[in-house]
Amino acid sequence: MNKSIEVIILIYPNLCLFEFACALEVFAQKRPEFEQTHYRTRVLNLGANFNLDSLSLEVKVLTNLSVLNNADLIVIPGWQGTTIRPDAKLVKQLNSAYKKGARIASICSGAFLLGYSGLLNGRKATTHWRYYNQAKILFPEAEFDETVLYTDDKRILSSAGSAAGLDMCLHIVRSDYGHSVANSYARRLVIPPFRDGGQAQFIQNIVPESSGNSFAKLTQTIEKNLHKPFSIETMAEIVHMSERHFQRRFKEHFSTTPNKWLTKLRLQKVCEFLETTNFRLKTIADACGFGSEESLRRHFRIHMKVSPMEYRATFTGEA
DNA sequence: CTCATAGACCGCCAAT
DNA sequence: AGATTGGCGGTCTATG
Repeated sequence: MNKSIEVIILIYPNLCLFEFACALEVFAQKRPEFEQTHYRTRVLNLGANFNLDSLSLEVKVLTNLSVLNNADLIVIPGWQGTTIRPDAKLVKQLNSAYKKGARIASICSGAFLLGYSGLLNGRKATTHWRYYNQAKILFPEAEFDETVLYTDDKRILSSAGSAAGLDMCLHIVRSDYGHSVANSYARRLVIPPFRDGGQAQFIQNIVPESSGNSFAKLTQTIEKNLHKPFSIETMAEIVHMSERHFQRRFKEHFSTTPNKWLTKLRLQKVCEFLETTNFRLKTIADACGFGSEESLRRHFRIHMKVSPMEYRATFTGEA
């Protein structure tokens, strides 16, 4: 692909600057390390009332809806409010841009603009977990999934809470220009090139483990001894339950199976080691309780979509 | 990549 | 009655 991709980022009153900035960062940042320009990005202002000139952006700001006609990609960084309906002209323009082959990608509450435009009907979508229930009621024909960071269904994309928008934008770069270009973008941002998994796991990790929880002892024991193997039998003994009962209770509390949870925990530790040390992989595998280097590699690739060494490279500062 | 094997997972059902 | 528990065993998954 040699021609650069035409991107339009929408802005409006009550814009969330962070999400707007995420979109700018990925699609409007100058990238002298590449000979080719990947994205030609412009901003379409639908009434945002702050002075964009003061931001000294290097992107062109337009106000005429007709620019959507030539867009390859339209980014919606949040929407004005979940109950605010877009006006008919905008809806019409978005739909006609979509019909012409444009992709439309929303961040966070931006999914509501997609929804009000009828573009989510019959498609997978997601939004910030705070808006999830409201979105499901307003747009019953969409398949909302609150367990993913972003969705991509027939050229309509949506992403969860603010930072997941970055993951989605990188996903777009990856599908346009491949892994290595996307990794380079990620390196510049100093974020992992690929985050998998869902909002659920973030929510879960934020909630502090109550000490009254009978699993508290288990998780503490495991975290302290991550280098050791933990079979179902061992774990069930720690919490004084039969194996069957343990599996049921565990799934109830963690909404995942013991082994999946364990692997995720081990992988988190692996990431920490990769980010902060230059230990050989075998050493890390031993320290994190993977029986072999090969086993670590297999899990790592499934969850992170890159190899351990590629992941490490994003943290060693080369740009 | 493939393979054999061990272990995890989970529906089912009887016991509590 | 209704919910909870734990064992059985078929199937799926991870490992080296």
